[in-house]
Amino acid sequence: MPELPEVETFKVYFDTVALQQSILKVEVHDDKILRNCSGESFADRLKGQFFQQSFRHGKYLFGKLQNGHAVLFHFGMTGDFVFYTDASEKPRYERFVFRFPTGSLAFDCPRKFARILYLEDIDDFIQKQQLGPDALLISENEFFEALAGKTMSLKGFLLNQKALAGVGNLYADEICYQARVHPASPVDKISRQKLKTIFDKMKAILQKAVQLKPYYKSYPDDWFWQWRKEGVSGPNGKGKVVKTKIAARTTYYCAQWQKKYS
DNA sequence: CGATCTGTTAGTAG
DNA sequence: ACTACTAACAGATC
Repeated sequence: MPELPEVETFKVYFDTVALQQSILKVEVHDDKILRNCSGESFADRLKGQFFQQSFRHGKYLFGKLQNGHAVLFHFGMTGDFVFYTDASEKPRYERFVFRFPTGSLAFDCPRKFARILYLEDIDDFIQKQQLGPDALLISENEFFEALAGKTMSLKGFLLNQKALAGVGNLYADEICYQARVHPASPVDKISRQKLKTIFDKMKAILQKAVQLKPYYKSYPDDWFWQWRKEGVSGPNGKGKVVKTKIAARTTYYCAQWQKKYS
């Protein structure tokens, strides 16, 4: 699930249930997703602290602690927050849980692709990671700067977190569809005007998704989302939906509708 | 049983 | 340096 809009939704959830709350205890059931410390030291360092603020950058969420350090949450493919007050509500794949006076915030993650890091400095991490500008905040100028000199496919570009942080596989397909560009088009072959359309669509899609809270059923009917199935007849007779692999990811598009630049 | 999956990274090759 | 491709990570689901 977690692309930028989903992570933004997690942030709102996290802020509601976790900020300014004393961390009474952290219980770690599986420390595989803790990438730079053991479960024991993670629990030790957090005990007695509280989260003061949170920040999102792309698909990363940072919980800033009162001591200036931070916990980084990256949700991988299946990470999720679940807050509960009754033990019976404990999620099935709770990898660790924060105990607060008001209840428990679990990190639920069936596949363990999520990564949780204890950071002493958030900016250091972003720099080391070479994360590009957040896709929701990036300006048009920065967008064109990120494109400069690149020859990769449009899809590869949108997914490249070092160029642009936050867009994942589903939203990348949605952007290509709405901008009417074939996802395999090399970015240097796409007209400047079309790139501007791509930028505008990206913004509109992400903003709308954040506003709706990612909950698939509530997305607009004219979005591509529901047609990500091979061979079906695309929206409003836009031709068959093609499934292929671009930038190493499963990609769906409407060949008739989306122009291939080359 | 085999294929697939909303993410990232390391390695390899051109 | 840039780009493209692969495998690996882990487990549920179809």
